[in-house]
Amino acid sequence: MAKAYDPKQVEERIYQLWMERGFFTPRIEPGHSPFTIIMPPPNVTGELHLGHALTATIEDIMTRWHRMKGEPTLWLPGRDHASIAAQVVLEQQLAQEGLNRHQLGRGKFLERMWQWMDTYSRIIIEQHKRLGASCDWTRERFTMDDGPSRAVRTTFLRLYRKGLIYRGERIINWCPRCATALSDLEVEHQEVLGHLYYIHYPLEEPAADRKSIVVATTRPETLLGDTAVAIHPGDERYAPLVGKRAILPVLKRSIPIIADGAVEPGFGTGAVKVTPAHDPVDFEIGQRQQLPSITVMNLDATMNQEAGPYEGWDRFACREAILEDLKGEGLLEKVEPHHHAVGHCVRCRTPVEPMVSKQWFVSTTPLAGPAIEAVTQGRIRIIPEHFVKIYLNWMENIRDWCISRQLWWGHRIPVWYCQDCGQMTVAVDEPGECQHCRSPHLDQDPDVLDTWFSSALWPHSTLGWPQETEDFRYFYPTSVMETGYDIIFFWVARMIMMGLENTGQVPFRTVYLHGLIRDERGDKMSKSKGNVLNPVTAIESYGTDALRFTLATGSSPGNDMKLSSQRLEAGRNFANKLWNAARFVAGGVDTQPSLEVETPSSLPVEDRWILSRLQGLVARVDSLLEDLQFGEAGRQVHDFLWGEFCDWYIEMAKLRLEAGGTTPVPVLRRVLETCLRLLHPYMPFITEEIWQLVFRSQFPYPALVVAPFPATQEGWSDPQAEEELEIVIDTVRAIRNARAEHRVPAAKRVTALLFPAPGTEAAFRHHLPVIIHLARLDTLAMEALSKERPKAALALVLKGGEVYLPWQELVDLDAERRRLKAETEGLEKELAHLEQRLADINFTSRAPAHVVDRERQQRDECRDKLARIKSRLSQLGR
RNA sequence: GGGCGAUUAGCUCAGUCGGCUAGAGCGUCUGUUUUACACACAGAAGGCCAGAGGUUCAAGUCCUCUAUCGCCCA
Repeated sequence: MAKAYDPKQVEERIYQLWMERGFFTPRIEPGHSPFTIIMPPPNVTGELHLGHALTATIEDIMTRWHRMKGEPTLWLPGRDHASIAAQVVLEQQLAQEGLNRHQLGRGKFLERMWQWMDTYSRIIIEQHKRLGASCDWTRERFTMDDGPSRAVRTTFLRLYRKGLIYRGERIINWCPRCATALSDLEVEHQEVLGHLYYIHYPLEEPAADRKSIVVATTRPETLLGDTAVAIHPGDERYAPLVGKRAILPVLKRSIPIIADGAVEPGFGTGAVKVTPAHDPVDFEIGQRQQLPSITVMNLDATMNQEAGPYEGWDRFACREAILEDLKGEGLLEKVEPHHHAVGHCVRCRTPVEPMVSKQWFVSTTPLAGPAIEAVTQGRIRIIPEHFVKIYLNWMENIRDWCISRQLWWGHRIPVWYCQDCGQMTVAVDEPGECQHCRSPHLDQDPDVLDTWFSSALWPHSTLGWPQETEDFRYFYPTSVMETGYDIIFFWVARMIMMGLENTGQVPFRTVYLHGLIRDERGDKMSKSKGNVLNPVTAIESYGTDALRFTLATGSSPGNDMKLSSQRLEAGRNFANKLWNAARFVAGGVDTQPSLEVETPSSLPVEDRWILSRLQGLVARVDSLLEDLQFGEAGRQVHDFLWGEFCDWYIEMAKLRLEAGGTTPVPVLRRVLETCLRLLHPYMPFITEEIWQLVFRSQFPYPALVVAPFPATQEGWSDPQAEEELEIVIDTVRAIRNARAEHRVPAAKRVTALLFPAPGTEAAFRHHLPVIIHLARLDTLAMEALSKERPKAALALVLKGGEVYLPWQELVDLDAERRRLKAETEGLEKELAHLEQRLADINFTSRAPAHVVDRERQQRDECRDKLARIKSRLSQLGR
């Protein structure tokens, strides 16, 4: 084994081994309930980033753990076509070639799109393999595969027939750059500093005291589409004007002054312009008041013929021009700076234009009811819990979902329009004729569906739905949906709605939401900021296991994580530590390959101690994993392996090995082997490599990946051994501490005297050589407690006894008195605190017995120590 | 405007039924080629757990308010 662990020599080979043996493909075992995760499929837009690495790590931890527990385990990987995102990136590439998609035409464009998809699919799959993902590649799916596509069309038809999908003219979010409708979720609101413009609308019948009504607006260019002026019904300032008419500036159109409850009297002047075609609130006012709706823009956000003199102008240029004209006419009262939220396209950052348009919608309210119930009734559990509120809040205020996109890349809407009778035919398979007039002259709707429509079906469409396949029957509902909290609405919420609607069952039982990965400054990683760390780069520098361990132990559910190279280094160091522990243990391979640990009672105390600690670790890790506490479980193994096994057990074992014995070998091997299993879900490559090298020949399993996860061994629990070793370790630490304080060179062996406290004599006698070895003593003489203490010595008063270090030349008795005094003061404070608590009848009667016992025990220890330190002080005089 | 989260050591963070003198990694300081590991070992320093009030025998943990930062929704 090499001196340092080199992941490059290991990872590819090990992954190959797993793949060849088909370990990742589950066997369907009726009667055994499976563990299933459907991977949230990454977009084929580009390469994986560290967020995907976190997703893959957590899902792989769960997958490998359940597999090792012997459950039929399926982790189904996939890719998402990401309709709009992918189309945007390809269009950008085309633009660099001086082309646009219209020049290419739909067919050629889609050809390029598929090529793009192919390229990035390969990269994504390769990246997942490098991350060690143990997913079942035989079941890999792409959202536009035949199966999932059929599920999309089937769902569309079913919902259409139930009246839950409809086509209608509604106000939608339009991205002028992408030239498509967007759903509400694809619009990001950004606070911008704009202006509030106060504009006079002259009254048709001016009175002496009032010639106009002043409205406030942030978007003066839309006044061209105004069809009313509105005030709040209770607003007395304007009450006399309701029912009168005003003259629209510029176009000189006569529009009514109306009252509507949606108007906020406190905003601006309390009077607003109403533009039903270009504002969601105004749209609703327009519906209520039966106002006409005038669209004044083209789809590219230039003004159309309704804009009169501004036809052809860009929307923002038009704004400036109109303001000039208003000024000229004396109709611009004033301009105030104003903060407001402007919607931007989440994909291309262009300000979104609210626009009335004919689109396809999902009627969501009927779907939301069951989705709310599934969570409130606990059939779906969300972790961390506070997202339940966020989920419910969104679900309870849900609005209809615009699902048609004026894009080419995606699932084509399964609707055909008849050229002859004008009616629609909705079907799963392309119809040969119109359902209504049997005409063969049909045109398919040119639009595609929102990507997230197919995502919503993913947990069941990947398993074969709408067919009752064996996979669907066996693996659905799935166990866990694990993803970032940023897409709880895109994914999770809609999957729950559609899963329940299509299958009558929840799509998954648990939702686990992780946080976002940020750079060391806390900024979200993004390509435009140039702070994206590619997981493969991290793997090249630190190894996959280091990356995975760092991600898993450094994050907690729902919380963001800052990832720095320093943290990755710590992960790498841990991998190397494990490697070297294995090198040490492997030294015993030839002499004693046996792993069989005899009945613990016959073993030396330190063996019983480490096995007892190991047993506790196994119990804790198992229950933490059960509880999805991956960070804590990983840290527990780390701390045990490094802080107990390496720092203490191995160091103690060396003594016996150097003396030529082999007795610790089975225990060394057993503990290491168990740790490998515990750690395998986190660090699959290094654990498998060590296992293959050191342990393979002793087990009936071909690989660690399919070895059983450790089970607790109650018989190994040994509180007495733990207590004994605690005393030993405490003693060694105290001596080391004194050495360092007094600058005793590490190589120098020193003398010590030991006065064991009552009851600890046997324990100390057992461990004298160990203490001598670890504290680097030459002798450690055991003395009777009654014997007088040497005066010119440092005194270490410990729980298990007293240690005297008669280092004549180093001992400064004044300093020693001061040190002991300080120690006394600390103990006195603590003792007072403990005594006060124990004197409180409320405490002793109400606190649980084990808490009270512990306090009593501590008080006794404290008293005892204090007495001994005081007696030493009086011996030293003054 | 509505909601959610964060605030713990110099830095990054754990701390999930309230119960040891609050932990880790990194960084800092001191020492070490102790034959698994300098990607290491030994030791040390460093915290009024954002602030104020409350509940409780007991609060970093539960409740209320305040401050600062961040996110989501409208």
